[in-house]
Amino acid sequence: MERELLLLGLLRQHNMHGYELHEFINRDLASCTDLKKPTAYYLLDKMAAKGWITETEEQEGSRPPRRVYQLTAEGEGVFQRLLRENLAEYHQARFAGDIGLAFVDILDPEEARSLLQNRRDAVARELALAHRTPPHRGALQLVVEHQVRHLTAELGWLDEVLQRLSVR
Amino acid sequence: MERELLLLGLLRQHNMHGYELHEFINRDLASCTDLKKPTAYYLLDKMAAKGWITETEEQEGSRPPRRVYQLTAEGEGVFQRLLRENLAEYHQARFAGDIGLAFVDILDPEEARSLLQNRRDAVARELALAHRTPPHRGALQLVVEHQVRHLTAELGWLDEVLQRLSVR
DNA sequence: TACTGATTAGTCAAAACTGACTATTTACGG
DNA sequence: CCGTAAATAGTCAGTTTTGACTAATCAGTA
Repeated sequence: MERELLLLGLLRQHNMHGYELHEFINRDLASCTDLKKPTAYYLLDKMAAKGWITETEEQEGSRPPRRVYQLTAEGEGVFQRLLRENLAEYHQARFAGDIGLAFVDILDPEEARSLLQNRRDAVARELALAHRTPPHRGALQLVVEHQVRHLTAELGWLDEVLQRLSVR
Repeated sequence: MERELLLLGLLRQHNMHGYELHEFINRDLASCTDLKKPTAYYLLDKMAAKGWITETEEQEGSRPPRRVYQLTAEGEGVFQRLLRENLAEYHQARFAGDIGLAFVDILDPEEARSLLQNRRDAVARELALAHRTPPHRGALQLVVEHQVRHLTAELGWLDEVLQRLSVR
């Protein structure tokens, strides 16, 4: 339900159309979730069917009409509930990179070191990028800071693993 | 392709049937990935169709026959390639909990604190559990240690956020 | 003004994933 | 040795997600 929470939360700020929602999420919230365009429309349709939001065709200038979504009172209630649930729960993170790690011992340490060095550099680049992100308004800043925390931990972890691979 | 990598890596150690794979993954590797039973069979069938593994009906005692999967030479090649790709890349983690955080400022700080305290406690429990996990053989131990690192960072982060919510 | 490439807006068929179910076998107390 | 619960092994129908497409408009430029 995180994606629903996100869409409802954005529509709460002001009415938007599907493409706009998708753009915002992939520009400013790429670190929390990825939401492909067809998925966004799929979820919006489903939420409209449940009565959480309404769809309205809207014409603007000579542009082709587009569907603008608006939160209903019921949607607001659902948002409030989902927000509290999300904040109170711990959502276990899955690390796709761990699957490689689980088999790293079948490679010779030299090659493993070289491959993981590559991963380390990618993390460092990501961290530099996150540091350079201009401060966001309101609580979005928290999300950026969380990302920085996580990337820092990741970097420290990879450095330790690399250390161990060199020693042996 | 992480799930494929995982299944190939396990089949590399010894031939297994689908249920066995699923059991192992959900017992020992729940922190890396979750793989529902139907998904496991789906992926196994797909990999068999591609020639990465073979399926063999096998009878054991009076038990109903079951499909045992075995890595092919081609599958071994794919495994080697996927392993190197996985180790060299950084796989961005998505944190579902960040979506709640992004809207935390619409609640009053008192309630936000109380909800996040709940999340904090869940993380602490998870961390205690990870610490109590008996050491695994080989590189699986790395995965457990990574999990501990991540949970520790998460706990520190939540404590800081809680701190900030109390001060204001 | 005609052409090109980028941006906006959305669709569709196919792929991936899962909850809920079936069916057999084993373990075990009474 | 019977009944019941747990473990084993897998299937199926439905939901969710996505890559690849369409099609209109806009911005710049030659």
